[in-house]
Amino acid sequence: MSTSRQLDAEATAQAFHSAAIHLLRKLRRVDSSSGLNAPRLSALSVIAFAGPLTLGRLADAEQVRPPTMTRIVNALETKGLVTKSSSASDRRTIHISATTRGKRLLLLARNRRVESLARQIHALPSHDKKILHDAIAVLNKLTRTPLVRTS
Amino acid sequence: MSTSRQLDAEATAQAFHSAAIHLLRKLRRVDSSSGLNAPRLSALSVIAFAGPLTLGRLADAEQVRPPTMTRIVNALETKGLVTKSSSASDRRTIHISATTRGKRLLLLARNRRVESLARQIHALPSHDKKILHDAIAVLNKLTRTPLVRTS
DNA sequence: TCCATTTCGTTAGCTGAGCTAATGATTTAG
DNA sequence: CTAAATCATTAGCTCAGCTAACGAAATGGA
Repeated sequence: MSTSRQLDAEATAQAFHSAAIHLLRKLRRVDSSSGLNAPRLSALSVIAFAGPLTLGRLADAEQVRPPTMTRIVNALETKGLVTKSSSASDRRTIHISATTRGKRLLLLARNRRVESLARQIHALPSHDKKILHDAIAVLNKLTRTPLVRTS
Repeated sequence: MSTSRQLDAEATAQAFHSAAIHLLRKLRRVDSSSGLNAPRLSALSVIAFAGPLTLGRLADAEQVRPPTMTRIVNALETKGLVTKSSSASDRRTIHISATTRGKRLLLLARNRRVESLARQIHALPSHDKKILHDAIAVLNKLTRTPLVRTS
């Protein structure tokens, strides 16, 4: 609790926490044209990329509870971006796939959503760009690791 | 739209978008003990750090509309973490300050909330830690710049 | 001076994300 | 063949965002 390294880790964690909040708040309102907000876009991305998968696995991938994912998927289905089909082997589960329209919209909307952010990143000095690029790998490592160690 | 640099910027932007979503979902309800979630914690942090300030300025700092901030501040006030006092010079505005209890809780709760993340960061190789550390400055630059350039 | 305009915060009312608990349907185990 | 486990959904809650509308206060012209 008192080594400078640990303090630095806490400062870094808090700074990322804060940066994540503000980044998402900023991107929240930008989409509008597609009607896809962050959670739906993120889910659609997983569906399109990871192929047909069950709701449970999708919820796990998105680190969300099943009821939450049910709603997101329903909204996507209503918009004709994904389809649900019950599995033949296990009829409790459903397979969720992206429609061609979903895949097409994904590319457009996702780019549009982060377009302005991308423009800003592009305008950065290449040194800064490299820093961000390198940080992504580390961030992914962090966000894909369970946070709560039960001991 | 077709230079590799621009594509790289878009990929970086999308990766950060995704990372931000998952990071926040992960931290979302970790605190529980304090009853402070991300937006409230973030607001309280600004109030405690930036001293007494008006609701409008706070909303600007948090990149949120006034009604949203009204609710957050009211919640914090109910918990006795901040106080509102009408300004003498301009009675339309209110000055929001953190109580000593608010400041005390801020340190505890904020640390607790990001504690597990900090632990993970601390466990990273120092090379990775440096990358994250450097990325923060760049991220702050991005999140404090208006996204939509109207032209 | 007085009325119109602007500014600040709040209220009302909406959408949507997140959760837990409970339920129905199916599969698996004993 | 029944009991337990698993999967998705529904119900019901809290809370974060927003816009629109409003009252109160400050400001600026005529």
